[in-house]
Amino acid sequence: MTDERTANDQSPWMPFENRRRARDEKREAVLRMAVQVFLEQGYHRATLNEVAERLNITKPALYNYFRSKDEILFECWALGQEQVDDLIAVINRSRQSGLGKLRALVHAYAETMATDFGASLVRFDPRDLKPHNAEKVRAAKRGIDLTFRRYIAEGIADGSIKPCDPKLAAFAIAGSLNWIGHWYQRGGSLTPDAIADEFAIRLTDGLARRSVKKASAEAAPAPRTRKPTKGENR
Amino acid sequence: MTDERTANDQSPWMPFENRRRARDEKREAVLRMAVQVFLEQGYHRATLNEVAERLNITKPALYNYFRSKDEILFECWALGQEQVDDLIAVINRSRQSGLGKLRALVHAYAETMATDFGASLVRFDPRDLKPHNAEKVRAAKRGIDLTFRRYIAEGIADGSIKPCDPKLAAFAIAGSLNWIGHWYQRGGSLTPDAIADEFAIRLTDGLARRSVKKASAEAAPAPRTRKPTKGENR
Amino acid sequence: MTDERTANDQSPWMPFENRRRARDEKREAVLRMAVQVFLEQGYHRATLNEVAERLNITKPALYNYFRSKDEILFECWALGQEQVDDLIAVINRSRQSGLGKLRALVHAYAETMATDFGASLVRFDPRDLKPHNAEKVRAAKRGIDLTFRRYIAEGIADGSIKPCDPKLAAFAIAGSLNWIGHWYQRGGSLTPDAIADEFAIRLTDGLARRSVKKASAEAAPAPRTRKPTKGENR
Amino acid sequence: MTDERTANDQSPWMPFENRRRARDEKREAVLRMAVQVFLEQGYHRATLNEVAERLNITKPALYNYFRSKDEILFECWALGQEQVDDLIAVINRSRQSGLGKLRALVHAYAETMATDFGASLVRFDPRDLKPHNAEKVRAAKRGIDLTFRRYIAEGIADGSIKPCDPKLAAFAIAGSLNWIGHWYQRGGSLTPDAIADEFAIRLTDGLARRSVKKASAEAAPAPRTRKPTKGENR
DNA sequence: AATGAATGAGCCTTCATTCAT
DNA sequence: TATGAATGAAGGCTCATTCAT
Repeated sequence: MTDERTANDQSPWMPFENRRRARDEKREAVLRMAVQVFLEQGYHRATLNEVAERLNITKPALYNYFRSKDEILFECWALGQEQVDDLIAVINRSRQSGLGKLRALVHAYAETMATDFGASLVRFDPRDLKPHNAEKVRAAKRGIDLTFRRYIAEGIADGSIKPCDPKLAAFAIAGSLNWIGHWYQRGGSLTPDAIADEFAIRLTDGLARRSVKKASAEAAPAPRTRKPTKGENR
Repeated sequence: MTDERTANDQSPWMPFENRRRARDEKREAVLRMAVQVFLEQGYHRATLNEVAERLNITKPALYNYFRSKDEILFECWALGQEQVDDLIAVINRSRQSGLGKLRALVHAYAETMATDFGASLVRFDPRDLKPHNAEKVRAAKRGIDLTFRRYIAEGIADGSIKPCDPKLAAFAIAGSLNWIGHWYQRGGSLTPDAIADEFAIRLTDGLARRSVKKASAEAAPAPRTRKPTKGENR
Repeated sequence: MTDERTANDQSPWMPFENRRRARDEKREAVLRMAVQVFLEQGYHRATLNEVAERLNITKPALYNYFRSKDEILFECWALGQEQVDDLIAVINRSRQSGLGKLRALVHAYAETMATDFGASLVRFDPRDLKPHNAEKVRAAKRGIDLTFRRYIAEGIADGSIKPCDPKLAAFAIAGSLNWIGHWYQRGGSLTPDAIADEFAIRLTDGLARRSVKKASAEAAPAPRTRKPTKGENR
Repeated sequence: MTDERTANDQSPWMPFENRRRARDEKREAVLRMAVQVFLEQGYHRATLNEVAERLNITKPALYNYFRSKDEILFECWALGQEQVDDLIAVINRSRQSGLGKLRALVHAYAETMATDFGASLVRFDPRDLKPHNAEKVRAAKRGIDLTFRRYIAEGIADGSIKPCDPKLAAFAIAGSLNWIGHWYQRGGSLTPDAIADEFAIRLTDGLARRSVKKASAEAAPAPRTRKPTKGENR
């Protein structure tokens, strides 16, 4: 896999092929390959040469699309951030209790962490960026954190969540989720969806005024509201 | 602050001063300064020159104590790992339920994460080490993970922990804790102890067959067995 | 002299000039300059900076053509070795007595020793090479030695050379020739050709069953037996 | 052998032993070890640390006896040169034909080349010395060369050697001999004496007006049928 | 748009040498 | 005399970035 690479699947510069696709398509292809290489080897060990070669182009060609290595890094991050922004926007528009929103966020965020661009949100180091961009990243991180806190605070207010310190609770939950970006390996025994399901329960159950099981249990019928996570109790 | 540095507090090579302290003391001083610089700037951006200068010595002098930059990195990690090993050993020797051990581990591990050497366990990248050492690191990480899982499994067996998937539960808890190493800043509003207290409850409450409060509540009087965490409800 | 250098004569990177010559031409130009600098200053004292500067380029530019300093050293050697291989191949194809071949080899080898690449065969130290290449060098040296011995043995067999120990005789002759690489200075009073002529006679006359002069003078039978040298006929 | 080293045989700084031997003895011990290391690894690759360690002392201790690495190199050379000077002095005082002297020189020089200090005469690079010493070396080399030429010229004058160009003949002979310093390995199949014997004949036979055998044969009584033993006439 | 070639900047590492003890 | 510790000097190598084509 490392040798064949996935160049054939991803590169718009197919050798001996038409090279007329749109500029943005190529730009994105660079980002997809770059994020992969950066995650695989680490930003500093990864060279633009490696990125370029896997795309069947040469290093200077990258400079047609990006001004610098750190700009590529930033754009990778930005794509991941966009996903999170969208996902938060959707949840914000939904009508749910604080706990519901929190769970939705945990689930969606967990899934995002299992993607390359999602992982780039937590695996890349803002200090590698120009101050200008580093600040954007930090602001966005703060934004996500605040979202977690807000959902928790909402939950406390609407009674769906037990009183607690939203700040630390948010840290705990976000930490768990962010860590997924560090250990998740595509092709492992756990699917992103399974992980997301499990985390959505696990991380919020302690906060819920009524735990999932109890809630459903008390609510009489509904023997099981949640499907058993693959591998549970294994 | 960058200029004054904290050299005066940490360096055994006080300029124009006695230089007779023991070799091991100096070796450790190098590590303390190195881990600080590495955490502050990131391993790749940090230069040995910077480390040396802050110690009032020159770069080659470092080579009296270490063979290479990556060996320094490894030794930093090793010091952190030692802390964790010790801490696990103590807990292993204790007579507690699985849940008790888990909470003890969470608490101690959280505190460790708030130290430089502790943070180095999760902020440094094993890929920067020589394969030889990288393997040691990976093995140790596996060891910690297994410890978390073991305590959970014990807890399930002894009834102190609700049935769950020990693997994912361990990931969730360890993730939360590891993340502390990324966000904790000395001098912030939260003390390591406060964080540890909170996390020890927060991360295990969802797992406990009986939550802290409920347990104490049901246990008749004993309105509260745990001290209010500093800053709780803040 | 050090300042003017001979850059103008040898460098394809003429400053402010066309820079379009072929890559191989440049690669070779690097080798020509490198062998010169290495011989002039010795491999260890010579720096790549010096080589580059004389070529009107910068040090890293050399890495476009070679992977490391020792690879350059090896390639210099290889070019000299090629010359010798060619020269041996020609002699091997010729129809001559063993003595004839030996003389031809001595002559051609002597001339080679008076060239930069030829001298590099004996002035460079294989221990400066990577084991991989060092082994190639050693093997090639053995090959040359064996060629000398073979010609001598052939000569003994065909009667053109007096019985003697081919091994030591080869050492003696090759030593004389190799030493040329150490003392020959371009621009001295002796031309390579004159040296080669003289050595071809001098080094083989003692071996010839009939010396050059005697053979032509006496032009007669005059068989002679001499006692075999210790170790001869081994 | 490399591991045990020969420290125990050569070092006056035997650990846990009396350390009171004379300064000059130590100085010489350093030189004996240094020349060995320098020959074994090459002057530049060899470090003073290595030399010191093999002597069971530390690097700075060497500076009690020598001012610099290159001074050590020079002294090694000087010791070898002394041997050659002595040997030439003896031959100069002897009453022999030019050919006789030449043969004696060849024999003795060949044997010297098989010693460490002798090899240092031809394996070390004067350019590694300070100009001051380098000049001494060059002068001495010229001296040796002139001695060869002188003996040859004497031989031509006294009729023991065929007319020839003394300069080139000297180069040829000295080259052969010098090369011994490059290929001779202690413990090989050839003893220094055997090599010297063979070279004394081989290298001069071509020059002799009458070859060894012829001379003895024609000279009727054959006062000496046996080769002159090593050091004979010395 | 793409490339081959080149550069500038910088860092790790080595080692002879010095210094205080 | 010997040593541990430290330094200064230097060189090889890497790589992001630029330039001319």
